[in-house]
Amino acid sequence: MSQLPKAYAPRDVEGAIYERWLAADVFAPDGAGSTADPELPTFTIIQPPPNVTGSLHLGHAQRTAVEDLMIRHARMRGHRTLFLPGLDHASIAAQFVLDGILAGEGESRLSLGRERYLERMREFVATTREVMLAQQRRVGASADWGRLRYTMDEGSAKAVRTAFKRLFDAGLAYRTEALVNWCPGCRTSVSDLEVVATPQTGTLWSVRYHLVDPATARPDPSTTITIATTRPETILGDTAVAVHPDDARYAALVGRTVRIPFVDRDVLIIADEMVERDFGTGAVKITPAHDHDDHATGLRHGLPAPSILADDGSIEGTGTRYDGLDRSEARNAIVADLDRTGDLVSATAHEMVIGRCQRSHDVIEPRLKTQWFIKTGPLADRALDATRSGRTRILPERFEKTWEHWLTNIRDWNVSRQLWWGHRIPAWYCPDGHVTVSASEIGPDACDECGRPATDLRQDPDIFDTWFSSGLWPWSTLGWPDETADLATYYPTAVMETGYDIIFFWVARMMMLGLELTGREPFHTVYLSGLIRDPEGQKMSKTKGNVVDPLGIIDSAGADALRFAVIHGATPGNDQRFGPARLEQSRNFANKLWNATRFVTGARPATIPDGAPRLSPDSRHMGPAERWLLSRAAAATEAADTAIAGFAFGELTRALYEAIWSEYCDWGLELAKVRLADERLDV
RNA sequence: GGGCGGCUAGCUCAGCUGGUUAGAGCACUUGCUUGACAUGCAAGAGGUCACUGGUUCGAGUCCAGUGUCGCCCA
Repeated sequence: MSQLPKAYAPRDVEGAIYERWLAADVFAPDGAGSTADPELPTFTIIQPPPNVTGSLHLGHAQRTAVEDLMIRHARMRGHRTLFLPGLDHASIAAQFVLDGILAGEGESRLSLGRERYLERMREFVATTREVMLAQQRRVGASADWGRLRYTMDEGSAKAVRTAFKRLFDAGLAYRTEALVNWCPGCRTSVSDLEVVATPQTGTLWSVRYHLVDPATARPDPSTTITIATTRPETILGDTAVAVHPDDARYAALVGRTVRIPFVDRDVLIIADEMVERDFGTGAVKITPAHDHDDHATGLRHGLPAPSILADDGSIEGTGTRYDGLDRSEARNAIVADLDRTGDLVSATAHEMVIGRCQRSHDVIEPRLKTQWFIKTGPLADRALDATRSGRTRILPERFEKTWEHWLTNIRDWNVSRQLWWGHRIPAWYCPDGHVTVSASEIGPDACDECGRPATDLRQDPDIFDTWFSSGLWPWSTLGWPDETADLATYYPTAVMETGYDIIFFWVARMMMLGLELTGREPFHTVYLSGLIRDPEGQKMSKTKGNVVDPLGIIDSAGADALRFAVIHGATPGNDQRFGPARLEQSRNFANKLWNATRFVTGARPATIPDGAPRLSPDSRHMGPAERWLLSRAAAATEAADTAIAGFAFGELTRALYEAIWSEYCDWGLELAKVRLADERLDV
């Protein structure tokens, strides 16, 4: 009988097979072992770079499996096939992780300072990087490791500087003071996408403001207006009280002056249609520096916008005793003080939605900051045209609706981050306020406007949103802005496979920036995978402790079982639950293949040496059973090709499972046993 | 408030452009220590395809609405 072990032990064979592939140099499209036909179109997938913040999870393994499936299929069909792997420096996410580690050591980002912090970060990602690359190889990714890229390597840095410079020159990158989303925990602004609207029960307070007597210019406690607010601490930044112009209750008060408590600022009662008459008392306080609606109102009425919050979320610059208190402490103190003076009218429970930081879950504070923005309108129009024209298609198709909706309602993209780990914004400011943007590695020689020497210029201390560098990924990885052979050969790419949860963060940005910077759609097809959930349907997360390590599965069941399991039963764009039952089926299938091989090698006549090339079956020796088997094999091959062409990978695995198990093994091999027993002819 | 998705066998899910007795894995029942595999083999039971109405010769599949769970956007 065969010398093969009775049960498939993937651990005994997988490593050696992968090493053999590497030695044969068959992954790179131009590798020594490549058998690609240069006449056929190239097939490129740039891997979505996982964050170098720890280790790969099951979702990564699933993505890699799907990408590698497409890659291997194209490669087998003779296409020059590039699977370019990479890693993402993950700016804010990496800082969040490192800050946690530092906190455990009694250190912090601030205690280390910028240089030592960055040094520490480089050490951290140097270790996680190796772990993650080793994981990818264990999963069996047939990636071109010689072309490995990183969003913080010099090539990416050059691409970032060049992209920003071109956007600036085209008027698509601009610097302005605007209300940004400030996270006091992360001490940076974040984009609109990183603010998570969170419903919660808050409090609606009604507060009496005293009108100022025109005769005496003093507040008159007998004439008041009661405003409603969910944020009493921002009273310190009020510069108006607003009512609806058609609200008869307050018509007589419009134009009068009220005194803001604590700061003793006299402000006008204004009429503005933004006020909802049904909300609270129908009168609201206006804090232009810390609320989006109020900011717009302030602009309409020419109101000042004093800031009252520091970077850490404490009260600052109000000249009151609240300065230095955290925003929540200040709120409590102010409510207590209003209660004491008798100006707190009521406090009622109130269902509201507040914005929280996607990363730290801190309550986001709108603050006025001068920062860099990308003008998205013109870019979004081109991105929409790409999908509407069909030059790029999104699968599953239903996501084109969310794509349309987001891009047609897009707001400008705040790309400034007050973080340290990332690409520094290549903008320099001269003492006269001129702005110079340079794509040069060493910065500008002089101010673009007044010619002051570089020594007089100060570089912007901020870095880019991490999605700015990853937004250049499909072409920066191929050498852009240089006109490299790789860029000419492999761009635009064939498929962008990623999770539907980052369609806006990433896919839309790549599309917008790609069209602007390269003039072409960066990919022909966007394939959106679903998320992997635990057996109860819960999202996997470290805090829940339900994260599955792909390496554990590979150790026990093998990479093939893992890959089959995450592809089998999955539908594009739909989440899937992953549990032991699904894995067991796949492990058994791998074992089935192993044993079918065992049977065939054991039953094969000794006259055929191991490793001899397979010969085409001789039709003279074929009976109806063999002919049937061959016809089924042909049908299965066709079904597999059709499924892959249609991105129906779940259908693919079903077809293979059925063909191999139910037809080849259950019928084909059983019939062969009968014939072998008859000893009438060889297999 | 707007949009999207799920609701199909006890459980987890497939069912593409509507077409013969609705499928798989797990679980279950019955029988198998058959020399590839008990990570197995054979046989079997199990579904008014959420609900209501409509289009059609024909609907799990299309249309309208309802319920319910979930996600996204505001």
